[in-house]
Amino acid sequence: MQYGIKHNDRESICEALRKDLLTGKFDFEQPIREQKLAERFGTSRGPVRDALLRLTQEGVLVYEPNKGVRVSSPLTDAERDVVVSMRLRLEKFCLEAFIRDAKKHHFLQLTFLLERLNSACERASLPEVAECDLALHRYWVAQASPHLESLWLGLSVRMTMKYSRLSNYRQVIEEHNNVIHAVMEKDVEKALFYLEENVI
Amino acid sequence: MQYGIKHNDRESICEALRKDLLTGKFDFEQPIREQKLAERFGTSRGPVRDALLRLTQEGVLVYEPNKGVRVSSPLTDAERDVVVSMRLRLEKFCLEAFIRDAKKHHFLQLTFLLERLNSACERASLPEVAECDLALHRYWVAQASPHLESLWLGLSVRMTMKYSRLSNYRQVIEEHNNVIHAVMEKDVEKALFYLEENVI
DNA sequence: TCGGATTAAATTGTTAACAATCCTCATTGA
DNA sequence: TCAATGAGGATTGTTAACAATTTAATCCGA
Repeated sequence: MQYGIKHNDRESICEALRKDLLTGKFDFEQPIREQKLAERFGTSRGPVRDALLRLTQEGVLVYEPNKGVRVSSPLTDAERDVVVSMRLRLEKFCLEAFIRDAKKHHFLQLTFLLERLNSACERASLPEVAECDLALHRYWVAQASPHLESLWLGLSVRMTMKYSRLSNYRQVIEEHNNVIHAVMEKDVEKALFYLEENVI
Repeated sequence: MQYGIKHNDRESICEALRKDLLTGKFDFEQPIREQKLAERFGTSRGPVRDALLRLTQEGVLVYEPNKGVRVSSPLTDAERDVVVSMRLRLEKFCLEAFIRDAKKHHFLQLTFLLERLNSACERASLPEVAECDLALHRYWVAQASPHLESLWLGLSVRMTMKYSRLSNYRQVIEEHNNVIHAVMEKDVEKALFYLEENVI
């Protein structure tokens, strides 16, 4: 099951917008207009509305009845701390389960995703790095607990949004290498340790 | 700002469906048909689709492209533990902030919501008890951190869905009374203690 | 000049029709 | 008998037009 497949319009619009929001292409509080996006994506307003509604539920956008959506203001430091610790709680649970149950092809997919992250870092493309980073984490979450995937996504997007350390590419690669090598060795203890270092 | 106001169709449909799902009016895995709901609520499929999309993002429903949504299967015990601890982390943060900043009219609203929960328990109406219970918790979350409200909602709905201890009405009242009295006395320590007892 | 009412434009909310996809089930042919 | 096929119905996906609401601009009178 390949990653990044776009099932339909609302899915692809949602992912494109999320990437834009994650990499700061919109200002905080900036209102989002449906018609404009519809033209940009070459669809009608319907799928755009779907995507906006979903991003609203993820907390990236804020909705006001009859006024549409705007980019939500950044989290306070205290709020961010809470979100980070929640994400860690969730992702540790998933990574542990992933290590326990993973088969060979799962590890293969992991190395593929790591390689993709690597090359994104080399190209120094911030949007791609952000996307590959999330895709990597998302993989073990989705494998371990599809139930909780959308919950994880909301947490991750919100905490990534504020300030992304992602600009330090060398460190990004280093941290993920550590985690994944530990995973390969099925060393739960070490994997969780490096994950914590990476996520905070 | 009164609670329970319905801004528009998709809002009210969403809340009505959430209540149904919370109180087990649909079976797990049961597919949900848009047309049927549209007729039930007297609207077209558009607002229904919006509501379903939102409940999907909350994790209550599962979406498959071109196949619509179905009721998601229940969480495993391990998953539920994770969700519970995440909700506790979030809600403790909010309750602490609420106690710190609350003004007189906030306390007033709190007693009102508690009274509503009380009378719902006396009437022994499970759907209403569930709703009032969530509304109460939701109030301090929304006051303390509007940012994290939708996140909290997703957690709470998912964990309430599996098995609701709500049928023990006497205990429900007792627990909430404890929490709210502690809040009134601005006793953070005690409030968090009773909250933990209540949420688990 | 200022504040308030009025109108016009922009934007969101809803609807019904149409297109695309999936599912069921009868038919066919070996 | 059984699997492959295909027609038809059911369901979701998309679109464009229309309704309702908000926002902006204009006008008017004091």
